[in-house]
Amino acid sequence: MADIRVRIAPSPTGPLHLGTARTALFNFLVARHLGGTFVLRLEDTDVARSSIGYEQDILDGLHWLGLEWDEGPDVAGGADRGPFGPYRQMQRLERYREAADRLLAEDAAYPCYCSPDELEADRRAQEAAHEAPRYVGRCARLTPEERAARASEGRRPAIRFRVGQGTVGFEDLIRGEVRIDVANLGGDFVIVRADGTPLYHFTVVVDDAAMRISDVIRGEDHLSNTPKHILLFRALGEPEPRFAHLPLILNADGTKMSKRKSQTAVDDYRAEGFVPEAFVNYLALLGWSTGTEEEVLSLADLVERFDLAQVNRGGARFDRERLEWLNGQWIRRLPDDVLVDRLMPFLERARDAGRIDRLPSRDEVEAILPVVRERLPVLGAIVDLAGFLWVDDLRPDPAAIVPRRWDQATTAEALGAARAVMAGQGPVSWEADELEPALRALAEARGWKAGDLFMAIRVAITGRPVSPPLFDTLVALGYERTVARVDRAIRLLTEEAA
RNA sequence: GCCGCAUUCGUCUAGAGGCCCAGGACACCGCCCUCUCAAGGCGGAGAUCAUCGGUUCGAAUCCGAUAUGCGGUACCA
Repeated sequence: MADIRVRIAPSPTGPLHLGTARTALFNFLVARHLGGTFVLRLEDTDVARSSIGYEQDILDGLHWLGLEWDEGPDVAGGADRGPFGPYRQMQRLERYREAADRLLAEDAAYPCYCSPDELEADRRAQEAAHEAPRYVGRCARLTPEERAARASEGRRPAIRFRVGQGTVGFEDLIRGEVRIDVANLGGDFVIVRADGTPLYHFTVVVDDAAMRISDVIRGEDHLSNTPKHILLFRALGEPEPRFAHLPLILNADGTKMSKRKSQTAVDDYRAEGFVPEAFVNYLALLGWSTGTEEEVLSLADLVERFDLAQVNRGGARFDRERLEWLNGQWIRRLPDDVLVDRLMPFLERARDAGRIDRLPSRDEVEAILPVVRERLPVLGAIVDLAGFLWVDDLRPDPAAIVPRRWDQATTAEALGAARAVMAGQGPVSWEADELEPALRALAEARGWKAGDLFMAIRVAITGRPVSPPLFDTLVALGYERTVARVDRAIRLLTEEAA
């Protein structure tokens, strides 16, 4: 099994899709686990739908996930790397042409002059007769004269591959033995359009052969087409690779994952603040498991344990809750400086959007990590959780400041008393373990429930009923700003009353 | 329609003939901790292993049929 070569071959016809990312991941894991080579090839022959923007999104996303490849283009529009290039199919057109000519010369393929209308009519007739749709072979046995006659009518031929008869079998690495009768392939299929551009089933085979791919690892949606590929490998005189068909990722309702029912773009998850460690971890566990009870695994851990033989065969539904849980696990595990790196872009965006007035320094962010990190299901949650620290003009809703069991007057009075205690502490003793006993003592002395007092202060200084632990919050805000906010809250409450 | 693939708690899964009247995780419910929210700890509920039939002393595990789901069936990828 030496010289393992695997590949991911996305089409730049949309943003990086979850399913593509998962297929890329499994290929990557196989390559790294076995010491093989991971190739990236862009299948951009659908010119109308392909774009450089999508190419960029796909390459960026794969880099973000850490799935580095050994051959292929590194950046959108950039040069590619590796001995089997080019790695964009539109730059390989001559090779397909050449391969098609060879098949034509050997009569393994033939020109087909059928018009779309004729094909459509055939299909209708078959449907009416309850037969399986298939190419009827009208052009399969044309004499050179007949071909010339059609060509002179101005008809431009597509090229069809002769599927012949018999049965094609292969040993799928995940599913085991699969056999399909060639009769069920739908007849001779088109490999080159009338306009000369090659079709997917043809280009994959030509390229997988040219790039010496040893193991084709892809989604189950390609399983039924694999016999076509095998026939093509044989006709081209190329060795057949091994095949492995991964179970599909499904929508929550069990149907094939779609943009309509699920969030499928990898970049959307990134924008919410999912970390790549968690994303990769989650994707790896969708359809595969180590066989142990380990769940939180790094890319390196995954590489070490991965084995295609343990991949499941049934499709797996995408479960966002579980992804979020893993994301929390990973956020809790990231080193401080790394977490700060990950958080800063979210804070910059919040500042640009006017949700906070000032961008905190890295040190400021690092300082609050101990109290915020286990409260972040996604990185983006930092703004709701701690944004009050970087807002200049906080205006809490007076009604929200009043605890459930209190009225406005009590709240204003309590805040005034708390303010006095805070002033008593002063900026020099502004420590959590000094503030807490002092404020608890106040509550007890006045017969207030500490929780009520704390909640009033919390909303007064953060504007929200949910925050990191109160005394850490006071310290993070600082003496001056805390007191100013408490004063303002008291003012808001008394004005309201007036 | 035809062909193919699949089927274990709501979800992701463990399980490769006796260790399983089925284990873990997420979600859910309780309790503990607690200034809110989390996190964490402890406990609970939750699967007649799709159904039926067979093989076997013994089946979630092997075989067959059925059902259901999904995929393929393009001059899309």
